[in-house]
Amino acid sequence: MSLQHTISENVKTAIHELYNANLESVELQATRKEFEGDITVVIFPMLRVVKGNPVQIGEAVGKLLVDNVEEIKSYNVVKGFLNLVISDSYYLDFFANIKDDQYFGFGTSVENDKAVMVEYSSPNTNKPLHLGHIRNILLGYSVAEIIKASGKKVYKTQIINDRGIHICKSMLAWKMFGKGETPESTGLKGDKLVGNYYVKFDQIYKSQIAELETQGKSKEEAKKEAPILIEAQEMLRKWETGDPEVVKLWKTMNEWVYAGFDQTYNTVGVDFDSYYYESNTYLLGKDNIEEGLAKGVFFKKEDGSVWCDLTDEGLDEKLVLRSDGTSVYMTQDIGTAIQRVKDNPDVGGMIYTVGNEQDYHFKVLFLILKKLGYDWAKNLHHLSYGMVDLPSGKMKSREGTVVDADDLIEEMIKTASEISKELGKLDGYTEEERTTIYNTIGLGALKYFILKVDPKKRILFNPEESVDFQGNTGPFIQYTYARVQAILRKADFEYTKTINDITLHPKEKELIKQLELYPEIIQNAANELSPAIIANYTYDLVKSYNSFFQNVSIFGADSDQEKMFRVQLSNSVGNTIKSAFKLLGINVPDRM
RNA sequence: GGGCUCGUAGCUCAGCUGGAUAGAGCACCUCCCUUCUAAGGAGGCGGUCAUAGGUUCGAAUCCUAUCGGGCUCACCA
Repeated sequence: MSLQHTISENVKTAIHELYNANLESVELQATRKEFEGDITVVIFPMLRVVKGNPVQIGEAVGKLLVDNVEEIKSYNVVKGFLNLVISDSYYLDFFANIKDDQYFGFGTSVENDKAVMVEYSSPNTNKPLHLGHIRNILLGYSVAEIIKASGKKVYKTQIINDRGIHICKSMLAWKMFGKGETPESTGLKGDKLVGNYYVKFDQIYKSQIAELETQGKSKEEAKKEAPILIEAQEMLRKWETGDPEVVKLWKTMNEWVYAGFDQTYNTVGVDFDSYYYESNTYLLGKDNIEEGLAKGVFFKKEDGSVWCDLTDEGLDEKLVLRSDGTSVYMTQDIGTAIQRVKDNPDVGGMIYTVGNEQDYHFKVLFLILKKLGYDWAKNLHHLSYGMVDLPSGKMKSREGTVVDADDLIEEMIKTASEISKELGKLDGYTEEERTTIYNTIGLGALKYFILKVDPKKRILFNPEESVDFQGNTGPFIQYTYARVQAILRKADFEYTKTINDITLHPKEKELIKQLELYPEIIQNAANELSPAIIANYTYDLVKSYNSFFQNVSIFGADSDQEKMFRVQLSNSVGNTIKSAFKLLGINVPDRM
């Protein structure tokens, strides 16, 4: 039983004994630094059931708690706040029990808990990944790791948008101007090569529009009549009828793109358990619409189109099948969700990592799936995140203001190496070792920069500031970890002995309290689907650690006891940093 | 226009289901490298928590309205 729970129960009992009143719950909080104590019981809410002076109530309850709860050493009352002082031995016991990797096994680990499927990335196969995908990928991967740590089985998956007119555009441009170029022949990553032809298409398209306009067509007409667009549409038709030549080209070019994506995923350090291709899923869902019609969840209009009436839920009617019987986006998504649970019957919920421009879509999707009666439908979450803006404004692919994912990563790693060289660290390491460390630092900086922000907020991404390595940044935390490792390397004695009977310094108590809180932090982050919680917690922990180490000496600077104590503390903090960063998908270096 | 969402220090962000004097980093100013690695530490400056009401012992937090930014309301995906 946790200490908090023990205290709550004892407060309830005390109130019952003293005033013959029953409390529903007890409000506890960490005591503010400026007051004496560790845990604070807030008396004010009790005034609803107990009439009296809060200070007197606090005094009376405090007295009983000290008598009945072993861990509570003393108390004081300030206004309506009952501050409890927890005995040092409680913290020392906790501290002594921390073992290596203690937190990796953590989790509520409810045996019969169903698995969770996390979808992220969702790329298009006509252009390379960009900064927006980076946020998506980092969030999705991290949330998957956090949920895993909180005790559930997780499947990571992605849906790949590999069909449609935009894919045909790059295919057509390649066919017209590609002269048989391949990733091998050009040395380009496959996704880059294909992306270049997508840009090429747009250039030609624009020039054709301009030309048509000089011939007196309106802008609207020109956009529709441009020969290259008509040809792309024709190509899409051929693809849909399974024209062998088009399908072959489509397959070839998609393979190039996948190879390119894999390389990027690999660099970032994320992976997937399964892949869904829209070319396979776009026809899914029609059967489910039939079922829904039979159940009365959907209704048919005179023109034959099928709708779902959501007006009772405060939303509009939503089209789920066109009048010509073909699918819409919603149809596919309904079908794909159902298919996924068929493929993995142990899945009891899903998380979709998709930008907030689709908030409404997912609200509707989840509602429809619920109406269709699937029991897993109540565990669907849209991990919605805000856009990534640049100081110059929005990213627009057509205006060339997109930040390419690979370029960005390369830039971060380059900056990491420059700063490292400037600081003169890593002299005496091999080129290979250095490269690894620069990678770790550069990626750590990028990942932390993005993950520390609440997912639902927009991020202003300033490339210059993102490479800051001071303060609340990935490298700062990695640096602390590296220093911890240095301490452990130099520790020339066993530190298995536990230390008792000392008076803890407030800063150190603070540290142990933070360590104690860690499992709760993971649970919180899992509930909120927010890596930012983990990131900010880790930063706070590191700050406390640094402050303690540079300012506090408990036993006297040179004593063995002091050394032992510091080694022990460093080890715990180091392990916590490592496991927290694992949840963020960030590596930690042993030295940097 | 309807719906959703965000607005906290000059800048970038924390602030848990309402709680004590609103916190960090960057930037600017002062100090501290013989204890692990100064990518660090100690301190200073900096706020009408967008605005106005309301709920109550108590509001950055909850409710309402207003202002401002974003997204969304397709037989597109």
